Amino acid sequence: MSTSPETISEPIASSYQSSKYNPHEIEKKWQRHWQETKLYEVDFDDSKPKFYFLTMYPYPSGDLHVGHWYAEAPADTAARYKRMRGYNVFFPMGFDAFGLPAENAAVRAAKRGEDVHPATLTYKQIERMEKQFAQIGAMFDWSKKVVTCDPEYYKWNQWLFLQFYKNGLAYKKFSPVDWCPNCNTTLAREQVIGEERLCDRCQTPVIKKDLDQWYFKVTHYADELLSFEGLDWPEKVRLMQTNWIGRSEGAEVKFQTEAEDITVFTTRPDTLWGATFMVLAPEHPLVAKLCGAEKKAAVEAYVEAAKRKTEIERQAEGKEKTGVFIGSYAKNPVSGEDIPIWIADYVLMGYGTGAIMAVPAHDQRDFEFARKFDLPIRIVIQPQGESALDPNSMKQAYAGDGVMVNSAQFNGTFVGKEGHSEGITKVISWLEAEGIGQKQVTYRLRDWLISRQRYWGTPIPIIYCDDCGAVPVPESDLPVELPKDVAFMPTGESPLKSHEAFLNTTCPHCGKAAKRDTDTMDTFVDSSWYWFRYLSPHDAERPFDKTRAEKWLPVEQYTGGIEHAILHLLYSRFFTKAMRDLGLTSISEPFSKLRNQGIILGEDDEKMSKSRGNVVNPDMLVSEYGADAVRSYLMFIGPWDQGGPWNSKGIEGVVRFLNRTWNAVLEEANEGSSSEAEHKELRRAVHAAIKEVTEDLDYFQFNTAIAELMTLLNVMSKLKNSAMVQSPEWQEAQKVMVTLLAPFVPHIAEEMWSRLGQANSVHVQSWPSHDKTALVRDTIKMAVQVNGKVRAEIEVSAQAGKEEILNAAKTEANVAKYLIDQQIKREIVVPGKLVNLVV
RNA sequence: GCCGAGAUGGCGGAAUGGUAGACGCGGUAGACUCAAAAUCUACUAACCGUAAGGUUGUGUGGGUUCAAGUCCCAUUCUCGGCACCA
Repeated sequence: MSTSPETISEPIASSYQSSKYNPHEIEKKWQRHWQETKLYEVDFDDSKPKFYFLTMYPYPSGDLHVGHWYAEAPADTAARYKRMRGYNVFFPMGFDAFGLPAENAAVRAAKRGEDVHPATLTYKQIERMEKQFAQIGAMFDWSKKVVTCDPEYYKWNQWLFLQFYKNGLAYKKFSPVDWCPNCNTTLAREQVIGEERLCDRCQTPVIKKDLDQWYFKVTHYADELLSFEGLDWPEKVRLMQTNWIGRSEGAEVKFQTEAEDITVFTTRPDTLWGATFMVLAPEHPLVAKLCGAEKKAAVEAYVEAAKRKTEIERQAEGKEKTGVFIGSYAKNPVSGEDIPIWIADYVLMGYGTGAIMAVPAHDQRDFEFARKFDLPIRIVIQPQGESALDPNSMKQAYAGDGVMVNSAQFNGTFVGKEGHSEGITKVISWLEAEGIGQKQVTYRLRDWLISRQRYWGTPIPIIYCDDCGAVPVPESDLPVELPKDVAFMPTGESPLKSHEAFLNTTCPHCGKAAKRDTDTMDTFVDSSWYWFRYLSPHDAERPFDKTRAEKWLPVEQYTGGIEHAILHLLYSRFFTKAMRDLGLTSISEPFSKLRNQGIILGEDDEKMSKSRGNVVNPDMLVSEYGADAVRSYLMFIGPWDQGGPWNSKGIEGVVRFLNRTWNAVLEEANEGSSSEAEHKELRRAVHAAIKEVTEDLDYFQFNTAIAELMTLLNVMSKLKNSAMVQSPEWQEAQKVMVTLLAPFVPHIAEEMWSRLGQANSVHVQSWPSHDKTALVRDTIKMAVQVNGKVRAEIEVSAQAGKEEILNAAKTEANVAKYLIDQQIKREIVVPGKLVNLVV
């Protein structure tokens, strides 16, 4: 459901009958005031310590949902807190504006016979979303806004592409790639999700196609990307990236054939003597060369079938091994034996060398294949202290520890897990000495396929000339602009392919007629360096201001959804390292500290999405309760990094809290008197709140911070009366309460600050620090346990010694009755906490 | 299968090895009101008890400790990531 921006903030009067204030008036008033006073515009040359606080920019979908608020409101709170702590905080926002949804909307319009350009739609949505963002009350510095579909931005995507190309970090390759038939484009490996291999955007199973595509050489940094040294990132993200990169140590070994040698990668070179056949991936280049004449038909049929099969179809076969003998043999380099060469689709061209030595006795997949096609199984590792393995009766491969057998001079060598065992190291050294093989490290990570066969993205700045080949567009000709006058095909095919004026150009080398690349870049390219551009978003000469970048980068604090753990965050790290190697920056890592918010689910426990119809629209909530209430409720709902289901019930509690706070801080008090002890109690509560809220904000624990503020309010409400409000303790409590609230509920806090007669904005006040002496109590309540069970609570003086405490504990009536006729064996006194008497 | 996180009242969730359930939602009773809403006050883990108090309780089974939601061992389930990766 959508609401027009004009009606967004209209109050619903009935909800505020009991309130002394109208949140909508307050929000409008202060938002206007902050804008006029340019409260959020950063001065990059300010002498205060700088703090770059980045939050993931969104795709302009037109409407914000509570997921956006869940991401931005706590980030804003943390940014405001940093500013009150004395930092010069830069908190920018922009839009990740290229991408399929806008283009698909244009295609759908074309099907209806209408003409809607993605740019028109995108800028309209940006405008609408900016208005909605304003409601949050976030301190975004909109003067540094970046919109990636703007030629002033994507020009620098193209420029960076050219620098990568010149330095061998971008290259073109013809190979089998993942293709989404619904999105009509290729995808990066990272964008193919799960066992079913679905497109991460539309959940359609991908298919394989052989295409000539552009890649960024992420694998060049595989090792460096494994190091997170000096980074304060969630363990979860580091593990996900580490697993994704997938480093394996082993050896490459050469097997001779009648034609060329076949190189295999193995993590178990110690099992080389047990290799009884070889398997190549169906796409392996040597398949055609080694194929025996009489096997040709069968092999070609298998290769064709493998190419056509989707992952779903493979699944349907139940992972049953399939394969074909290609009619030739290779020589096992250690046993000298001739072993048959097969092809099978369980060997993947994209990993290792696309060829394996099969050791059926010690690898489950090879075992299944050998059993199915009746190939020999030879034991070369015998487990210690168990009955010996028998190739004829074994039901599965043995991959455990053991002693090498049937392995010539290595017989008797121990082989254990982890690849650090004696056997593996010895075998590798020997292979190297004999020239048969060598130590090798392989990664699961693959280069980033960035070509997309779509219109709404950055054009790849390459021209194809019949004589000169692929020629980069000269930097002076950038940007290669997307033509506006395009006709969208109902098929979804990129209109660039048929746009003659765009397509036809001349070769920058020889001047002959030539064609442009019609592919555009993956939109993840846009987001891989945008935080550089925020520093000088309109610079026409350079991608970013280098001097400023040296001062302001890396980003101190980045926040974003956990769903970016591999895609965006890995690409961004790669870009930073590549840019460093090109001399563009001196940093190696983009984000020093990372915090991820969890995913907010709909009330039905499902991920919020338009198609499920469980999207919660914050406009409605803001109309009813005000932005401050919505912000703080989202922070109070639970631990931020955990996410969880949305429940609209609980917001009432936060609304009540804000109303009660208003009354406690600003309204007149009832008649009453106050004691010295009560003044002390109030001061203690105030300083305890400062301490707890500060610690919680340092750790991004917004829910407990708000709980702490509620506790302070409860104490204030309880103690408030006409006598109390005259005291300096009360006045301190008022000021501290409003100051601590400011990052969470910026509008209400500002209004209360002003009504308290305080000068300036509450948002430029410095954060209070707590007085330790205020936390000390005169008397302490201590639990008394007998044999670990709590029997009573005693109140003793804070100065009481051990003897005094024990005495008080033992004479307490309910404790004494458990001590009758008992011998006390042990007395434990934990100062300030409890006493445990063991009888 | 591999890697990781988690399991606490009716619900969301708190708890540096030291009184489990902070804070909030919901619920019950009362005050105010002609009445309702809002607000305020009290109670609210379960079971027994008029009460004082007692027993049991942090997925399950063991262990360490004066003391365990927290530490150790085993186990079940849930969620997230990866997956025919050689």
